[in-house]
Amino acid sequence: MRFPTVQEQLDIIVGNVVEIISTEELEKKLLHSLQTGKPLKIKLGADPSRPDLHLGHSVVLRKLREFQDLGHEAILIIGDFTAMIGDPSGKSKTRPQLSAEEARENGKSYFEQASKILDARKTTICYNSDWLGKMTFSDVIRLSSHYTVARMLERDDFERRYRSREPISIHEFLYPLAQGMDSVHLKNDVELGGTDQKFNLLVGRDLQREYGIAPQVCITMELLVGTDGKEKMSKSLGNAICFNDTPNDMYGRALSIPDSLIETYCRLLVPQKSQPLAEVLEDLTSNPREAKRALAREIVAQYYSLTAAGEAEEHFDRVFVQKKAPDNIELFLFDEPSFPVIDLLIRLGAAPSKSEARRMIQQNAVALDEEKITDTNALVPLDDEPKTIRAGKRKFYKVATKKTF
RNA sequence: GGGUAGGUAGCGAAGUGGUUAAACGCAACAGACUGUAAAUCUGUCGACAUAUGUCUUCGGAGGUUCGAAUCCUCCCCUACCCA
Repeated sequence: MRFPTVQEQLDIIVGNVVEIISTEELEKKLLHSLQTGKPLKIKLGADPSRPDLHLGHSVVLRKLREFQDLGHEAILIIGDFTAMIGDPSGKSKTRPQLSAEEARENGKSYFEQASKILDARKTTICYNSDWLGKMTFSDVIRLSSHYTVARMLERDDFERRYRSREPISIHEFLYPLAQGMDSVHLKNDVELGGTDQKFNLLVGRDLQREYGIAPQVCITMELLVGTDGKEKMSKSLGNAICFNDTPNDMYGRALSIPDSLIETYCRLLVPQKSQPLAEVLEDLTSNPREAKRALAREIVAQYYSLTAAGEAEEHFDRVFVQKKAPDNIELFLFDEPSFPVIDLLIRLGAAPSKSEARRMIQQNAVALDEEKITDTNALVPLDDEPKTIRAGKRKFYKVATKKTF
């Protein structure tokens, strides 16, 4: 296998990278692999307790893909062991305790989603329970003796929580160590992560050194800001665009980002810009609308297809710009010949309680075939011909009776 | 083991015997506006009935009282300080 030259590789690797610790070591490693023909091992950790990948993950996954394309070995580590331990303090609901089966299942799903970006055939997958699960208590004590509490408290979220008197349980200190042990076990050359992972990556580097292994190069990638334009993208904050979102959702969410984020998104998410997108970006300031629409199409096209992107745009224009009903609405069939609106809304799942349903009606959010329902006691007659129920601006249902023969 | 401060609606946080279903902020939902599912503005936001109605909530279990999130007892949980 012929590698590109060290410089050629570096030029690609530095894209969207925030920090490389250290560049000199990376150069040496690249040179060595070039001379020996041995690819570098590139590690990326995956948290199976959050199996819904979003565009934030794509930034670092894409970097891993670049390494693959340069001929290096991509290793995806599923952190099933740590996910199984969970977080007994109950403070972090984002890290629920998983059973072994769930962890495996999520790991599989993670890999499937990641394959939208990675070259799946060339990706090695490992489950860290394979080695962490075999460690004895004395192994763990030996491991923890390599690190001090003061060093742990250097991590800013630990420090913040300690200062604001939030609980930190001991096992949380073990997480970075466990992650570091992955690096010791794999003897990887490089580990990738977001800037928020810097501390953990460095622990891996330290531990490798402690255990007499060549320390890994740590590469941190820019974090993607979520659609709210404020916090980092995260499923739990509701500002994420997920790999598994429908094309319609993906398109709509992409359009909802603030205009100031358009350039960043293009840079981090669309490395190979299509001709139309590049052109529109030229006059971004004069026409942010077109730029954002092009960006949204491009994103949908990456995870689905150009056709799907076009359809998503049509759907969006129809429903949100022209405020018409979409053309493919789910049809619900009932035995009953009529329903009080309130009950119907609940049956359809449009409202969680009767009070909520009543409120929606009072707020003019409910319409039957484009005609607003204002009476909370109204009866909706059903027949064979489907009628369209709209609840709010986003929820549409078609209702009809089951045909009896 | 000793001490201090706490546990209130999805989250954060007021409220210390009686118009308190419980201020306020965030989230959520709806409406208006917009190129947008953004931003902004307005409204709603325990449940069930709707005309001024009823029921269930303030860590848990008991108790005092005409009446308790608010007082008492016991228990559970959390943070911090001292050992």
